Amino acid sequence: MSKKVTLYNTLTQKKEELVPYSENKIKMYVCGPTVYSSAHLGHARAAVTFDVIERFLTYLGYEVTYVRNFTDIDDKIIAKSNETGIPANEISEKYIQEYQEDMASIGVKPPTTQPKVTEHVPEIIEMIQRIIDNGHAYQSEGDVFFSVKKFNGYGKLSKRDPDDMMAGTRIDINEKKEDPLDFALWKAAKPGEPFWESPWGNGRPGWHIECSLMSTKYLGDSFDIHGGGKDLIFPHHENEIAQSEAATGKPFAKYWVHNGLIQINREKMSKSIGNILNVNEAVSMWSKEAIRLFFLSHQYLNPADFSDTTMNEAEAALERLYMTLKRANDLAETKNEADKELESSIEAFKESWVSAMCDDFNTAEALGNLFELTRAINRSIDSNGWTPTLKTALKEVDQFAQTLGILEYDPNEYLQSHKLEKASTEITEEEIEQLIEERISARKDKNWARADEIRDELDAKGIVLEDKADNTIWRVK
RNA sequence: GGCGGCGUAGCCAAGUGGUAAGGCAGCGGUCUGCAAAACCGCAAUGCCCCGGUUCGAAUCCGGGCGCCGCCUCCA
Repeated sequence: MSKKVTLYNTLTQKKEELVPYSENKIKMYVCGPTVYSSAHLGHARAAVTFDVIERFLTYLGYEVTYVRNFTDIDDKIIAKSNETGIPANEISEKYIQEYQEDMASIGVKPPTTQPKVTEHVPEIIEMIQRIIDNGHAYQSEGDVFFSVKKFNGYGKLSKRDPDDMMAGTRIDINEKKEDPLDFALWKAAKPGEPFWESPWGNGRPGWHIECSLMSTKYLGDSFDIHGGGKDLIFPHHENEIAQSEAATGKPFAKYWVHNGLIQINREKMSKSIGNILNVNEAVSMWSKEAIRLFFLSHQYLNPADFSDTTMNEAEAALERLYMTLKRANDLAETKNEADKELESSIEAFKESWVSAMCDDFNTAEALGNLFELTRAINRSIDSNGWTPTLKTALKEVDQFAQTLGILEYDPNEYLQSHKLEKASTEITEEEIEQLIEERISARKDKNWARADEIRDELDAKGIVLEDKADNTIWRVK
């Protein structure tokens, strides 16, 4: 790779250069959802963050293997099954389907592999057995627990000292555990619960072990990047490290990447506050690209506050980009000469967006570069109209936009049809065109009063007109 | 109590030692029948406060104040 990528590693608490185990190849594992409810904006942010990381590393020429799992058997799924009477596997299937659709609706590309826990139980059992054999876990009645004290280095990710964790914390007292910090690798099934047979009796995998198995199975004992939301650092990722390293004896993931959490109107998004915003609700209110742009205009490590205001700003910013694309697309090709000034803006842009992305995937900074190029493009159109350089600029914009997964619509389609669908206005495209025709003849007759009246009428319905030299175009406000 | 993070213009948000990107909103100008869009210009003499290090700090160190996350299920 000609470009060096640096990324913040939670494990070392430093920004480090990305040096993969195998040159030109990146193995990345990201924790997917536990499928017991609809995907919310938090899932969306994580998915978009790693989607863009995957796209960018691929752009740089890496061959990326990206695994994101589904945890489809778990206490919460069972609880939901008990509440509703619907079998656990039907619940998880339903939400897996929904998750796939929701992620597709915000332009998240499917990972290379999306393994499910329930399809890996025999291998999980083998892994647990290995951990027991290595002396890091023990059986207690029908359960198997990981022995935290026996794992040297427990706490290295979340910077916790097991000795400090004992005192005062609200750790569940469980008679079956040798130590309150120990956590379950295998849980005995209660009557009526789904189960798999194991050497320790009927039961199911505990939370955490599934990720240890699936990551190492698909990516190897030691792999490059492990990601997820910041809330997973403890206990989930801490436990994953302990189990995996206890099983394999090798270092687990090299770089730990954690995205910041979403807030809604400056509050934590949580069930108790009742402010969880699901992806499908958000998509019905804002365009999918505005949602992506909202995420990407924050550095992924930082929290992001979702609100009407911040989303409307994202919509406005997106619109500015589409307006420029539309201006450019509407020009007919001519034999004009290259635009030197624009040429240098393109060079500057290319250099700066890639550097920004190489610096811990700083999409916010890279977007700033895009807006600078946008201004340069507009300037060029103002003074030179169509030039071959303009074509080059659009190609470069597209390259970057593809990396972020935005600007995939045709500009006209976005500014008209797409927004018309979202708007509450009842006017149709035909009616708009008709009024524009009428206004054009009024303007020919210099009947300004009627022309302005039509414009006001449309404006009241959320349609904005722009008079060009030889025609009038419209868009939704 | 322990660990981690944050505080940059009216709002959002980059910037981790070299003299404050970008977006939204606002103001002035060019263009326009008038608009809109676009462009040009203006807008933080300063980056929560107080000290310190340095030729130089939003950036490093110390001390405050305020906000938040995790420590229990969570992307």
